[in-house]
Amino acid sequence: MKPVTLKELAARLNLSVSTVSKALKDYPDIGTETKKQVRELAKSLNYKPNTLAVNLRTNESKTVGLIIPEIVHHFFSNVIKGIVSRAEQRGYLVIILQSDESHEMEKKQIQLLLDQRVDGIMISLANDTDQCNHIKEVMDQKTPLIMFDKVSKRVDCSKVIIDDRKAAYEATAHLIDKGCKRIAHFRGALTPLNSIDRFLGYRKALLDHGLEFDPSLVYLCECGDRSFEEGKENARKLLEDHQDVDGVFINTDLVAIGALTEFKKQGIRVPEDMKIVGFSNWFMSSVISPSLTTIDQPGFRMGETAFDQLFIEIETLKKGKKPIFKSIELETKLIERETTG
Amino acid sequence: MKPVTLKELAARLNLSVSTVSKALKDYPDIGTETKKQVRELAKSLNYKPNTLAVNLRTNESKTVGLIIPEIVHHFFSNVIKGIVSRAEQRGYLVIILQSDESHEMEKKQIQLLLDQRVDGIMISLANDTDQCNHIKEVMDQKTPLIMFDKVSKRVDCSKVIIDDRKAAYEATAHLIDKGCKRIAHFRGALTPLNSIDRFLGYRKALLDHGLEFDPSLVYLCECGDRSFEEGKENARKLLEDHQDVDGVFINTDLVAIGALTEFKKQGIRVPEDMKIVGFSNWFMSSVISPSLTTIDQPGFRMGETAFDQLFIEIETLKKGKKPIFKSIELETKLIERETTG
DNA sequence: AATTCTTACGAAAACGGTTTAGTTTTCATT
DNA sequence: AATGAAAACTAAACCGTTTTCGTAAGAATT
Repeated sequence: MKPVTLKELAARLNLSVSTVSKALKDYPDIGTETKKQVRELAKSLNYKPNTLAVNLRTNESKTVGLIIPEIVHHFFSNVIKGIVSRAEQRGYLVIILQSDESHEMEKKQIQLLLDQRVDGIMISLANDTDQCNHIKEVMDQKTPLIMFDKVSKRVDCSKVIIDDRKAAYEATAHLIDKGCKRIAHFRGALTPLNSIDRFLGYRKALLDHGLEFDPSLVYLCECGDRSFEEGKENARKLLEDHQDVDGVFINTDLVAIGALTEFKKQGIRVPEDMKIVGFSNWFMSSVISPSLTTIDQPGFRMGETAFDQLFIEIETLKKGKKPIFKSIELETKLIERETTG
Repeated sequence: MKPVTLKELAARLNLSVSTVSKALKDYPDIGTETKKQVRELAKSLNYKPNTLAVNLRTNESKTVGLIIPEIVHHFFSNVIKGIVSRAEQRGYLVIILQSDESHEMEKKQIQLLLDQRVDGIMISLANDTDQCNHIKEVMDQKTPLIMFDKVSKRVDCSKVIIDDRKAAYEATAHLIDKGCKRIAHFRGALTPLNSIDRFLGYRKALLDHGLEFDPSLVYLCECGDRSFEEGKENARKLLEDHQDVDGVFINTDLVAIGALTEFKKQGIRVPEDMKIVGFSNWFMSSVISPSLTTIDQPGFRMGETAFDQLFIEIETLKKGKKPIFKSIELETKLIERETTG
């Protein structure tokens, strides 16, 4: 019941292993008749080359690694889907790991993937990652690496991102457009580039439109497991601290939905008394009531793009050339819904 | 810049490759002093065994495959998370593929995984899979395989499931408890075992409680991408066809949320005029208003359990024994919320 | 007839480990 | 001094391919 090997095919046909191998790979120096025989026997015995052996010989695994902070997340699962679909088209398989937003895990997982000799790695950084030595090690090993969504300026590699600052600017400007005079911001954690950029976009929009920037209107949230709760808490605090706020731009949809829930509970009318814009366009945001205005973050396309770029770099490297690192910026889109209606 | 090999270590220490290999694996027939030297050099040169070579020699890849119908799905992403976390603990990596609910894709992907020589496979079947020859091929190759959630009776292998019938019974009984006299059901597609079982549970609950089973109260939905729309459409039809319905048990939360949206739009008060129970406990269901009563389907634990069982079977097979197939049933739980409040 | 060219195939090294079956050395035992 | 056993190490097969470098036989060229 052992799987069929080249050796076995060779024995049956009274040929050498090398001839059989070449016949199957259509080398020009094998006779037409021989090729035919080999191929027929291979098919009839259901011969499949042993990938493990091929991998060793060719020194590639046709496998890429993917590290994300959290699998159960609408945005990231879209990214996964994009990556997996593109990879499959190109004959690559995807190994998934979850860093759980922990820098330590991330380090270990990078090692796991390198040990596994993956042909490339795609990563979205954990919130608490700011040192990137573990990433540099990957680059040293000449394993192509792409960062997406949560990236680091400290590493010189290809990146697939959105323009968080611009998107946040647009979101805030939209609130201003809709007549908001005093706009709060629930920002994300302090270290990730994304939340910093979103904050900066928010501030710039205020200033550009002649509104005062008031730091006390900026509330912090971790945007982790407790996002929904954080939204409610921040909304509660906001209502206590400031009675004059009429709009809020929120770092993440889920927090926004928490806030929305709290506003409704306290009898604040949305959008009449309070307008809300979220970020990410979770599926859910279109379904709740009132539906949430938000920034569409193209997860699926980001996954596709990340893999495409990785593939290019893998191929370039195989040819012995040096890949050119690109920063690819994907378009976001403001989705107008009822919370700013 | 080549990675360090055993050969290189051996050369530097004037030892043979085999000695170095054994020293690193702590064989008893290597001297203590030698071991020490080898280990020190290995560490200082940052030696890492070439997994590709190890895989070939040991004929295992320390990799398992996972095929699911749809990655972007709260339940399945929880399953993924459970599997990935357990696998990582055991030193296994997980390759993910998405069948897109297509039987053809599923077949191809099984082949991909077998070609890759994964040590085991976990699969949740596509809706349109009823023939399972492709699965039997896996079993023939002695590759352990676990089915979860969407399984087939036709295949003799370990399965991790919930008791859909019982859960549906409980959901329906809950509606009856809350005073519903005429209960509709939005069922899932016709072929999958799950939706059949849920339908049967629904019907049995009616009959056991002395209510009439009326086939015209059963509406079909595919529960695919259009789930939310389907929920709205079915709700609309239901309201046209039957004015006396006061409760509905719905195959999936997302459809339920669609229905809920439509009911609200048409001025039907939930739960006063219409009570709803969903299925799966999507995160979202706790967050909408009114929040959705539903059946909690333990995705994360299902993932963990599936991997644990797979691991057992891999180990058993390695020892040359025949694994014992188990059907593991996980507990579901009725989550009472406002739609039946 | 001697030389070169094709054509069709095979031997063997290589990939980087693991493991079996020795071999040598040392040293205690009879 | 011969024997045996333990300790420490090595040679070599092996996993299943891929690929380089030959080589033999026949055809074509000079």
